[in-house]
Amino acid sequence: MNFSVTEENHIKAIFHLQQGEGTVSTNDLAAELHTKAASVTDMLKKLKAKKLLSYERYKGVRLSVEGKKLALAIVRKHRLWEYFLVDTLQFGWDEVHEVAEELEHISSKKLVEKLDAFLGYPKFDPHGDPIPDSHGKMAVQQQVNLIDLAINKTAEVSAVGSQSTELLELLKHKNIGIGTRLEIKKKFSFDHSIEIKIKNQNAFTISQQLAQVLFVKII
Amino acid sequence: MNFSVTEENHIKAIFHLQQGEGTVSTNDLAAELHTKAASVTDMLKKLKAKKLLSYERYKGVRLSVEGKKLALAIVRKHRLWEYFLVDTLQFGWDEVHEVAEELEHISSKKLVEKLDAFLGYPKFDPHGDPIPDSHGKMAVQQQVNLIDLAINKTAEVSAVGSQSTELLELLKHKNIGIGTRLEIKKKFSFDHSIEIKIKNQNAFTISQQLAQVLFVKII
DNA sequence: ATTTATTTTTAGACAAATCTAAATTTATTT
DNA sequence: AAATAAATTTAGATTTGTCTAAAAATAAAT
Ligand SMILES: [Mn+2]
Ligand SMILES: [Mn+2]
Ligand SMILES: [Mn+2]
Ligand SMILES: [Mn+2]
Repeated sequence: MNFSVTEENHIKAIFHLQQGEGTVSTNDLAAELHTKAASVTDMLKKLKAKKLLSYERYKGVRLSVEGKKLALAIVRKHRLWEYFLVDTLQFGWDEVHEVAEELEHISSKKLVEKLDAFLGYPKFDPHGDPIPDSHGKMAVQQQVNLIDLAINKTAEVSAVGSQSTELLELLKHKNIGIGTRLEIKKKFSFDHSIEIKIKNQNAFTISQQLAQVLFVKII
Repeated sequence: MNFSVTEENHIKAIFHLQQGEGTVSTNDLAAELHTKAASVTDMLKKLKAKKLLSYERYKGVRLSVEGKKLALAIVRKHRLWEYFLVDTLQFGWDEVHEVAEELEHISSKKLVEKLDAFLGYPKFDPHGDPIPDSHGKMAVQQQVNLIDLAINKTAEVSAVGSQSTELLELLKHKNIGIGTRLEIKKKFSFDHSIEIKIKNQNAFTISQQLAQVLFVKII
């Protein structure tokens, strides 16, 4: 079976919003895809006819086994290409998302497998997100939200919870990236801000909103 | 300006049929693109409105300077990706065309430049065709049609005039590929077939039709 | 110079993906 | 339990790309 770019983008968006389990609303989907609810409804009917999801009107949507398989294949391609762009072509980790958004729709199965082999079967993409293997399995990162990191435990930033340019701008300014080693010096309960320390730098505080989208691996 | 995959495929097809100079017919274009003449006419009107070509009804079509620039950019991407697939990912040179047909439409300019640099600015693709540089210039291959090769002059196959699976099947069977060294032993005027000899193999004859699509570089 | 054949264009229809505005269903308040 | 608000779907249009069949222009043949 072959699917259009639009169909694939819908499947991937449902997969992300569904996040393992749960049902996804038409409005949330419309927001995620920068389209309108009416357009989403039309697409859901079509994808239901293609057996990629279960959908009853007004009841929300959920991917079928087939749908999940397709979603994982797209996510796999997206993250492998991101890895390729950063690791092989020396892109910055903050400029690959848009390009991968296109590359993820290239259909050749053989290309994905050869690319994976060439890259050495990487387990995580440049943003710290796990790359599904050819069977759709992905490693579970033993990472924790920065909010939950214990004080004075050194950890390494392993993932960010968003790829928005706004976030990336802030991270660049604060000099934080994937691989940055830091530890928490203080947690302020008033506004849930936290003071962090990066080696050879002065300690500084970051907001709750920022801490919530940073994930770290204890080392 | 941004163009659809269909628009880009039309521009590229016109470029190839136009071959440097000349005017291209609606029917030839329809054949090349596996579509119908009526559809081509519609597209020509649109591309004319976008100033990519000059077109008068019943008079054929010709790319504008802008159109040629776009065509060269697409050809550049197509051939760079083919080179990447063969050189980096170890694809066979006979299985990359279809994949490149998709990859050539990825829009990121930065990706093309980074890919080119990573590959070491290759001048020819795996089929021996020249790769336009970032300014659209391409090397002129000092190659000659096998038909025109002098008898007993050793030469190396440098390009094939088609990527049809039928041709590739025949070449595989005859054990001929890019880089194969051979010389002509005899030319038969009756059917214009020629007898060729590859080192460590017995001589054999190939048809006029085959010889016409093989290009060689004298060494 | 007509007639015939070929090429090309137009007319009209259709599927995919999208939108706006109106109608309908479900959820939340009074 | 009504009334109101929010979410969702339907109805009807629009754009893009495609097709078939008929009409028009050009080319080739008698
Ligand atoms: Mn996408
Ligand atoms: Mn990523
Ligand atoms: Mn193409
Ligand atoms: Mn090629």
